[in-house]
Amino acid sequence: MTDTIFDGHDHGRCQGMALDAVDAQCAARGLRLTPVRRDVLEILLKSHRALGAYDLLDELKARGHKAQPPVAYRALDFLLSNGFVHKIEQRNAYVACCQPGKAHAPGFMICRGCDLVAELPSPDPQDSVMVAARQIGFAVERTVVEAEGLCPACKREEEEA
Amino acid sequence: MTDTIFDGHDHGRCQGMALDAVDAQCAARGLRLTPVRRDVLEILLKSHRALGAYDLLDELKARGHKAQPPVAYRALDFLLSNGFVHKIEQRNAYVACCQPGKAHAPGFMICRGCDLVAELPSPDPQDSVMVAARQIGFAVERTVVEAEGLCPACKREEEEA
DNA sequence: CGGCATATGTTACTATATAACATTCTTCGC
DNA sequence: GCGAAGAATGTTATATAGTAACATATGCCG
Repeated sequence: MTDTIFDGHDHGRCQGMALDAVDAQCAARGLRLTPVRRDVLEILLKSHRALGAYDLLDELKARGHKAQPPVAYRALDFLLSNGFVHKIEQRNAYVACCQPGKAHAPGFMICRGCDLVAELPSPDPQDSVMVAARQIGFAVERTVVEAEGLCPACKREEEEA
Repeated sequence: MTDTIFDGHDHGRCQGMALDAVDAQCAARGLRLTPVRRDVLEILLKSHRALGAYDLLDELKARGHKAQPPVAYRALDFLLSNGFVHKIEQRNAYVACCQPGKAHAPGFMICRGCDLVAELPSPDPQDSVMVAARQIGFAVERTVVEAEGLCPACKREEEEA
């Protein structure tokens, strides 16, 4: 698993696969991937970055939607609650999920240089928070795990400068 | 280390100790713990909860400060950047640090029942995000680790209802 | 077709956070 | 002590993020 967005990684391919996966999920579960929702998802998939709701809104306008804030937020609600998109809490921003459908409580690496976001396959029950929670009987329902820093490429750039 | 805020835990004592620790730190490092800053810290220490900036603002008013938003945010900036307070990203809210001064990238358990927040002693370099970061050469500069759920007491309550 | 559920359009508003500039307070060299 | 420089606070205005509430349209099913 060195296939993150930061190294050799076929953007177009991953994008198409994710969209197909979401289509399949929606068909299977009787969900409606309407035009607004699909557009929001596509925008996020294309950028592979964390975008704010108002960035999405601008893109939606560019694509010809009538776009008041609730439009974006409703699409995000749908995508979030079905696991097709995740929120990056430290930025109040949103990214497309890389493994749509597979239920997971994801972790992220966020590059402050290029803003690319890599999603980690899964959080680990051996992680220190989880261990601590078990020890004291705290029932974890949701986790937020986000690491901000520099990806290899941006680190090189910064060192040269 | 079962001494979290969720079990037997001497509120008043921990509060006093934290304040003393901050005083000591400020003296040692030539920082000014001015009245506004001290009040914000006290408010947070007393509640042991994550409070929003505007909650703090209200409390400040109650204590006789002139209080426009920048007042609260500036005090928070000071306390955050010196490690006396942490931000709970998933709530846009702030908690007092339990071990002020000791540099640490903390993790949290946040009870959705009583809103109490427990700070975890330290994040672990063996945690899955950290391992993944090392593997791909991602330089982590800041981590956000937050687990939301139910503390033992609130879990019991919910089961009874 | 009619009626229900779901989705979208629209207005207005709440909550969170910051920019910019004026004023006051501290500290420190003289 | 006095005055200048830097730090902290006061104040106004505004940016950014998110939601409530209600009207309208669309898809689905009997």
